Amino acid sequence: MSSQIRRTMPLFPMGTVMKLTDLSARQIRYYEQHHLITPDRSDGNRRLYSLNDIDRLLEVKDLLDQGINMAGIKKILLKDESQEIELETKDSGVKLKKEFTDEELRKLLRKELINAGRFNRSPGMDRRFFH
Amino acid sequence: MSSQIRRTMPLFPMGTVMKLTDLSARQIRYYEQHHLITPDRSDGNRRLYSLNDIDRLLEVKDLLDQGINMAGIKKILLKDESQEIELETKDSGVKLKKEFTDEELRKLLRKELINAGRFNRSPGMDRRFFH
DNA sequence: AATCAGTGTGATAAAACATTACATGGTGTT
DNA sequence: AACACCATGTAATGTTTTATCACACTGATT
Repeated sequence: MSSQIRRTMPLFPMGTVMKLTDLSARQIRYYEQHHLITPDRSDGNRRLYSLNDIDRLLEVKDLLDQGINMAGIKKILLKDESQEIELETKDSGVKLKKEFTDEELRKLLRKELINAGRFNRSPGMDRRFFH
Repeated sequence: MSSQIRRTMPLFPMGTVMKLTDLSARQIRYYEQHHLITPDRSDGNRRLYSLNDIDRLLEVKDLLDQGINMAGIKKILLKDESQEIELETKDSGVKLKKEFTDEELRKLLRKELINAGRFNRSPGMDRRFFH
């Protein structure tokens, strides 16, 4: 049985993952930057994705297609890993972590609600109901 | 379920297959030259192996470890695909196909028998029983 | 208008791979 | 013993793929 392939084994290169997920390299790296996936690396620093990574990317894609933004997706997919938000730091990269404040939470949820049905909706009834 | 990964999908690059099978690139390409596997190619001519390819390579490796040579392995693994042998052609490469002749078959089978138990055998009883 | 989020694109460097040719250690053959 | 062959190693060279970084763009938010 294929030498016991585990769902966490680093197996696939970028190109394969792009085709399997129909995402661009840019997108995939961007989602990694936001810790939605943490692919392994080869000795030569090339990303190697696991089956789990691919599943996760497909989840991300699905949520994006539903109009949910990064913040929401993170909230949904990283709900175990001690909820936190990232802040851009001057030394480049997304790193700082902090608990959600009440205001942030409210803001985020409002955004999610607004965006949730943003697609496939009739052009008449718009977001003027929210603000 | 990982976007319906089929056992025939071209997914893995050489490096991954090397690690999964513990074979060298040279070996893997050599077995391909002998039609034991026929990996797909990327747009840029890079080999892409499927789960089936990996299984096949592991079978090959197993048979080799048992002391069976290429000819025997081909006979075993390609038994459906209309048995044939290859002859080196001057224009390089293994290509010509031809039905086994009786002599060839006898010779091959003799070799297989001799080699089959070549390893893990007591150094006393040797191939002097065959010739 | 200015900002921000998500993604595209281009430049550059390095890693991984393909191909080819030659070398080598066993095994079998003459 | 000398030779031939099989399966594999290795080196040279060229191409493909990926990494990183920087900047641009579009649509939505403020």
